[in-house]
Amino acid sequence: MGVQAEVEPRWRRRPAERPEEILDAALGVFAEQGLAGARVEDIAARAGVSKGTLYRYFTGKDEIFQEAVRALVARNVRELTAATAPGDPVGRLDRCITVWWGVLRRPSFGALYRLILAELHHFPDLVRFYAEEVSGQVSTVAAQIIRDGVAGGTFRRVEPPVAARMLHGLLTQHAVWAARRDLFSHLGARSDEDLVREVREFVFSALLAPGATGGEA
Amino acid sequence: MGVQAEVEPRWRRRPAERPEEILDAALGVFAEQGLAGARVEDIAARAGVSKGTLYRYFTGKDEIFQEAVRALVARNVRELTAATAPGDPVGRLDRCITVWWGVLRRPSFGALYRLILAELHHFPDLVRFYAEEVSGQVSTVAAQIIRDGVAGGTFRRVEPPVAARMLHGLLTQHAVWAARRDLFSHLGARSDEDLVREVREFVFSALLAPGATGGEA
Amino acid sequence: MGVQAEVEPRWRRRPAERPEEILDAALGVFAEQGLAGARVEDIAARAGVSKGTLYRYFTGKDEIFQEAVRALVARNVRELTAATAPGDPVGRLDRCITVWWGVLRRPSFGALYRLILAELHHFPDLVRFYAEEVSGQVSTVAAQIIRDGVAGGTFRRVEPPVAARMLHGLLTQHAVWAARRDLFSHLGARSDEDLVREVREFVFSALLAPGATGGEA
Amino acid sequence: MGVQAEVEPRWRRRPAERPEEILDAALGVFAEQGLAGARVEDIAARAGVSKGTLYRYFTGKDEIFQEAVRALVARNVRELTAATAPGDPVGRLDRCITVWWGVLRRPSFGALYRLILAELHHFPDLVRFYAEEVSGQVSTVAAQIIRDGVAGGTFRRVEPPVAARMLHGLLTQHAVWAARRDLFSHLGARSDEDLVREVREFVFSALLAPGATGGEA
DNA sequence: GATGAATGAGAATTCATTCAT
DNA sequence: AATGAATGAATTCTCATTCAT
Repeated sequence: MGVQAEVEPRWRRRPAERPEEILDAALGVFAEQGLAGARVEDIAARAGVSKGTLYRYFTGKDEIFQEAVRALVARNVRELTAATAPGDPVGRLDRCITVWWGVLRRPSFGALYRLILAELHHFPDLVRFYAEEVSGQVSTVAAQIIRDGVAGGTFRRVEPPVAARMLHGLLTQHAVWAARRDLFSHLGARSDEDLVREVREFVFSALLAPGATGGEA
Repeated sequence: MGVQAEVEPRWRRRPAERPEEILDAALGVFAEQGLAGARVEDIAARAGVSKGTLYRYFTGKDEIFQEAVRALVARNVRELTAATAPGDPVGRLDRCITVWWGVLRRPSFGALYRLILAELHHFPDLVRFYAEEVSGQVSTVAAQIIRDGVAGGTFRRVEPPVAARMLHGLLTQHAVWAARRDLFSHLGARSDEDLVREVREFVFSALLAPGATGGEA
Repeated sequence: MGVQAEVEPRWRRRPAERPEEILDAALGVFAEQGLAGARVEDIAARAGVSKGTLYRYFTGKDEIFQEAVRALVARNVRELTAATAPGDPVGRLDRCITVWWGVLRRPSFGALYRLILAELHHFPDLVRFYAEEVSGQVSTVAAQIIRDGVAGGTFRRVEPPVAARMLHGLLTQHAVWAARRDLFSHLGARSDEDLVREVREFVFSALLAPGATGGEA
Repeated sequence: MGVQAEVEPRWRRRPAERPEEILDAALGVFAEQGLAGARVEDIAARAGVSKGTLYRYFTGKDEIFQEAVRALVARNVRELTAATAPGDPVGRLDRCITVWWGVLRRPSFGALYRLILAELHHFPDLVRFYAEEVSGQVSTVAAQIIRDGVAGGTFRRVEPPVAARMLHGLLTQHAVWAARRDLFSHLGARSDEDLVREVREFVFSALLAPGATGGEA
């Protein structure tokens, strides 16, 4: 009796997928606008849901922020520790540098770093989480490699945690700069590869025992 | 070397009689609350004036923010370049490290750095200003010293701007960490002096030509 | 005495299978939170059903409210009129007082009274219903007893509806006070029994013809 | 140079008058809509100010509610106690009844009573305040008059606080009914004067010692 | 010029109701 | 029929900015 149009439902129930979608959307908005500048409505729109739906899954904007940051940290950290391949210290450290640089240079990680820094005061738990998961992991892994290198005579008699921290700091800061190459002119026209190589050479200059080689000649 | 163009000043000081107290107060509030979190009323209160007065001197909150950041940059940058005392490269670089660390570790500078990073998207002019005035200056000064050291045979044949950037990055990142020592446990219990010394030794390890000494025996 | 018109029932019971549990649950929530403060979700939860189910049986929150109130009125009113046992006027009035007090002091009735009063403006039909079913019934029954007492010479020549209204008012107001004994300190430490006795004595003081006895002497 | 129109300012500064005006407006809206139903925007509109202004003087809707109720209680209570003129007990009690009835029958008082009752759970302090200021005062004043009457032999040997409570309850409940005469048909077509007289006669019937007169011969 | 009262646009959050499952 | 995920209108509260005094 009359045309039976096949109507597309206005929305679907997808309780399992929603939270992750919301956090993804939130991350994008937070990255662009910061915590305060991000409007709940924008997050909802980007996630393709209504404002109300956000509040079904999270207690509010702050919680969305924290969860988004945690999720992102978790996602990135996994690879940070996965890079501990076997081999000689130089090769292992090389691998670390490459992998970490790849992580640090993701747009999402740049955003994460800025968000964490900006909200340092307001979410101490979150910052602590970041500090332990990211900085802690990186430093620990690198320190172990350097320790092996020192023991094997490849590296000079440096303090492994200290040297690891230097590497960590150099990579992090270079990633920050590289993310806004247009602004930080002291990077010149260097490509990412150039930057990584420069960091690598500098670190090995400081680390390598006289007579040992940095791997490339 | 080349024509020295008469450059348009990159920023212009606003009326001299504009109360500097407002900018000081603003900086304090911005540092604690971020741009969005800072209430104009709080800035006024801390400056000891009324809200209305702020609008006599500035067009609005954003301008206050920009001016406050500019003023702070200017204030800090002055010393950055003042540190170019004469002497041997090692001594001059030592002096740079000490002076810069002192600047970077000021609470106001830590705040500045965070604010700049957090508002990266919204005030490109401001960030450019910061990048050139701060990062640019530091790198230029250090590069010159290193250039002299390389020429004199004290340092290895590194590229001066690159080595300068490494030093710059190490100091900056360590200052960020040191500002929240409680969170970044990979600093251990080190004092500021310890941290500076570690950075210094690492840098000189990478820079010093074989046979040259780092100054401390 | 006069034609007994076949009256249209003032309210109609809705489908019998409509879960009475919903109305019970609703009443509890309304009593605690008021109409506006009661969340449909809470009513559903207390009734042990889902929100959606509520809308199968009722058109919305307002209807639930009205039906819940009506159900409660009906439940309480039944006993109000049942108290018309035979006997002398004093005994019958005594019985009325006892029964009514029992009803008025039920937590559910206290809640009902407050809800009705609070929503006076928004549900005139409901208030009218209450007024006729409760106030009307009480007054009618008491007036008849008093009329008999006056006719028999037990009571002074008062106007029965007026005296009935006085009794009604005294009981109602005392029940309101008694429900929040902690707040209304002019009740002192009196028990419910004390209060009823005081009301009873006061009423009989006003009603009893000189020479008649109040029953307890 | 050109017509100088005398422009009426869009708003005026009246910090001294605002709070009271806001509370007055609030009372009206609360009376009509209840606490939950009253929109802050409506209160502002009725007070002739913007929403924001409300928040300059009060912390929020709840505070406005409490202050409005307190102000109203205070305003009404003043007259309650003022009625203690000298004279014989009958005359003094008469005066009490007249004055109180006048207060109770003000639209504002009816609203107050309903609001207090409706919010019994949510603002215990407020209810306590009302209970002490209103119920307490009324009972105390009346009890004193009755005590004098008992001592002088005009009244029977009743307990003054108890009798005072009866009078209080009768007046209060009649005022509630009278406020919605259309709903409570057991009031019949009686005027306010009729109702007061009926209460008065009932009370004096219960109070007057045999042989004493109720004042009206 | 300074003040701070007043404004009003804007944002977070709630929750009655709808509707896909 | 029952469920509860999803909606979105409604509401409170905030605060940058304006402007009467």
